[in-house]
Amino acid sequence: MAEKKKAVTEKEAATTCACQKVRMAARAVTRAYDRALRPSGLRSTQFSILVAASVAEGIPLHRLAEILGLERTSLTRNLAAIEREGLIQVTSVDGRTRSVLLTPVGSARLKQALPLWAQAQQTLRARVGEKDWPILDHSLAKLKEVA
Amino acid sequence: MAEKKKAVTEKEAATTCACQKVRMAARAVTRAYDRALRPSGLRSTQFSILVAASVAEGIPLHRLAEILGLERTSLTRNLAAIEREGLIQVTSVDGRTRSVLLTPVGSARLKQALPLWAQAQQTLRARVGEKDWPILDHSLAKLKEVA
DNA sequence: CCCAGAACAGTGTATGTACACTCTTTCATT
DNA sequence: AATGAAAGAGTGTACATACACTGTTCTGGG
Repeated sequence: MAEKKKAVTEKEAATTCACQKVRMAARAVTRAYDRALRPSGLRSTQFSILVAASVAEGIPLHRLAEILGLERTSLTRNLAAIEREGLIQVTSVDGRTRSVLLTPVGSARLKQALPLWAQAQQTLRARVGEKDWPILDHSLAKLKEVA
Repeated sequence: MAEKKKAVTEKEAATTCACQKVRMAARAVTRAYDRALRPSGLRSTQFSILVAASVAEGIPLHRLAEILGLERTSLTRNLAAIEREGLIQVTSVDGRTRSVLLTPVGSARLKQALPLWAQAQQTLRARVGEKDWPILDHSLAKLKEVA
């Protein structure tokens, strides 16, 4: 006996959509971190890229994109802006493989940004609460893993 | 006695940054929902806007932006594309206040998209697991609230 | 009635994101 | 060595996001 499937309603989508929720959260958090990082002249994404490039210097671009959870082609575009500013240099490893190097200017900028980041992170963490923080961390990791 | 504050390291930022994590999760989820919605011709954001406009029809644009957790000016831009496609109509409530109305075409498109959304949502939910799903929901709500 | 300020919305500019497609280089196989 | 597949990366196009700034309309106090 085929059961009648309940039709999905607009209201349900409006109140439960996980995509909407995670995007909304990401926008809010990004606005906060961007504001905090502003004195450094870096946006959240640029900060993330510099940090990753600093920790994993010399790895191929497609690996860096993978680490950052970014489409490879999105990374290419993001790199253009910070390369224009002289913070990084994209160099050829071999004829087809390229990788990111931090310039001294980029390193200095990152050093300047780190305390600003720490402040934003600490503020958010305090507001989320020590109890919920690791739960949040786990939730986001899970989401990324299964999506 | 002033304690020496430990300097923040690149490594710490790389592994713990909540902004990076929530953005990464949002990108992954968005890619999945966009893929699922593709047959409808709607992107995740457009779907969210249509859903919200359908549920809260007639409210001022700045209120709609607030509901969606979007900057008002971002909403303006997002509306342009779906208005161009004839899915909505932005109408004047009074000289300065405007609001969104779904066109019949927009309503039909939304009806077509709803089952696709439900499928994506259900798939994600199954992968996250019934136990973690409400926790995730709470985490994202909290994040948005405090950021 | 007038007008100053608040409320509401749009633009200019810049960055972020991704898919489809293309280009070049490497590498394994013959 | 020739070559075709696979690997690595860039471009074209379109949409998403937000801040700073601008323009317009309403509204209350005089």
